[in-house]
Amino acid sequence: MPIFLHDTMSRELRPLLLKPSRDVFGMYCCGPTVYGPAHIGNFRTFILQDVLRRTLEVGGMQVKHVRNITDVDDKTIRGSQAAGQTLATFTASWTKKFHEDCQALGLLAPHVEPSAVAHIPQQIAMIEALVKRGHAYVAKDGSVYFKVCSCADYGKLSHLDRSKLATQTTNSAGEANDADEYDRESAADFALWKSWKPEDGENRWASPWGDGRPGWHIECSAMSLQHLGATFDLHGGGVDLCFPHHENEIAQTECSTGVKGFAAHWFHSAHLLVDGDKMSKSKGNLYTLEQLTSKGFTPMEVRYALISGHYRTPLNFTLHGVENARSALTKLERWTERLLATAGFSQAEFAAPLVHETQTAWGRFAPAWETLQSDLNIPGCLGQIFTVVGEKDSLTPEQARQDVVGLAKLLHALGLQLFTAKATTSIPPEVAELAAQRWAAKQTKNFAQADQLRQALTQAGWTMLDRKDGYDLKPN
RNA sequence: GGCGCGGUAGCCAAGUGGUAAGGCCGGGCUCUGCAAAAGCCCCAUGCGUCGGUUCAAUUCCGACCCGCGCCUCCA
Repeated sequence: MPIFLHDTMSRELRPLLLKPSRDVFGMYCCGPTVYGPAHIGNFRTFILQDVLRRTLEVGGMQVKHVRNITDVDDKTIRGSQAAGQTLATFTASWTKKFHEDCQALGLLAPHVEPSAVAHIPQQIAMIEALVKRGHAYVAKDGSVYFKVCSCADYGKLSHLDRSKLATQTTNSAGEANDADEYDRESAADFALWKSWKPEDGENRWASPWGDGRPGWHIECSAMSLQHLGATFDLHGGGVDLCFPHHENEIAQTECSTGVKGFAAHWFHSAHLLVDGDKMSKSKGNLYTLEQLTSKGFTPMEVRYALISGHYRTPLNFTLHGVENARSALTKLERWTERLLATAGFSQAEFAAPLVHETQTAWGRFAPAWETLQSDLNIPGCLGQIFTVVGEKDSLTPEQARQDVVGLAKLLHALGLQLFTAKATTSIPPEVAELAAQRWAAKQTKNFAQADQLRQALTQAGWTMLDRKDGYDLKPN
């Protein structure tokens, strides 16, 4: 059974299938602009794309996942200047940080991760083609604009009827939409090439229209064309990119290549709210992964929290939600430990790719897999998983093995790793000493002293968890 | 105004034309010197409001109310 996914352009649930002539599923996702740490809202989108890719792969499809790095635009240029670094140095450091966060969150690296700066010639070539075909014009200052009125079906993705649109006086960044100021023929036209300005500093590239830099939208068109071709299977991004970014990508690529059908499927993920509000710097509610891990949460717990809502529904992120995720993951881990024991699998075997890639069994997790394939219903899938967890069972080892394989594949699709080390907080020596003393007191059945020491530990902010053969310490 | 998403238990969140998955929290029990952990059990006559269709609607249709997003460079 193929995966069915809602498509933004047709607004229908459509199956994701390989085209008859192809053996690889090509997906392009708009990546981060590397001018600072990505926030968890960015990561919700990237994680959802990651789950989609993993689900396709678990379903037996070969995927080519391309996700770009935007390393030249107003924000990166300003950021590098403020940091006193070259653009390349500045963006390289934030790209590195992004990769570290991605790895911590269990995101598979895309097969290709092209950078905008590394594709300047391809962008220029595409702009030249657009000018040649009458879809773009050169302004007096050497900037090049896309002529929106030359593209008859412009707006087909976002279903915006341009003729009925009152032109906004400002854009969502609060900047004026003034056609004259930018030397555009129409306010709807957008920049393909931006001529050099003094504030751009050293950041200039030669072009047939003079020095300058590429516009934002053209990079994705050029890079998807380069790495996936004029048409490919799926294009993803946050809902906010639907218009104008993706609309412009379609126009640029289809008008420059003359081939319709840029992306066969559009996958847009809803935004993340924080405590019920839109995230924004001014509200101070922008979480980064680092801020959450410093609060003691593991990246896996954050990942779980971020996939706990359906991708087309805005998700309200709260600290309580991550705590919820932690409890749920712990429950799943404890249950899985028992399942593995029954099946005779080790935790290492459970995590090994062999278990999920080479076996076809789903055991009792078949319904969970069905649910995941139905419009990437992750919360429904998680519910199905826990339904199995809650079932009364007395399994034979063979039945348990089927369940292990099914669960391993599901968790691989979701990108959830169990049995990863918890965030460890170093134990102060004095706390360790108190704990050792209490354990000794308990062994000699000096319970009064043991209780006293427990109290002292509590005051020091630690809880002592007794086992049969020892103890653990956890911060309160 | 246009387009889109959503309103389901204290919180989060699926789903279906036949009378509500799951997680968290909470409560009870078991176990353990204590405490925790863990396990077991319980927890919506109800799915924004009002109509309509139907033997039957939370699920379909209509209207309305409320929240949110986008409408030119924000994932």
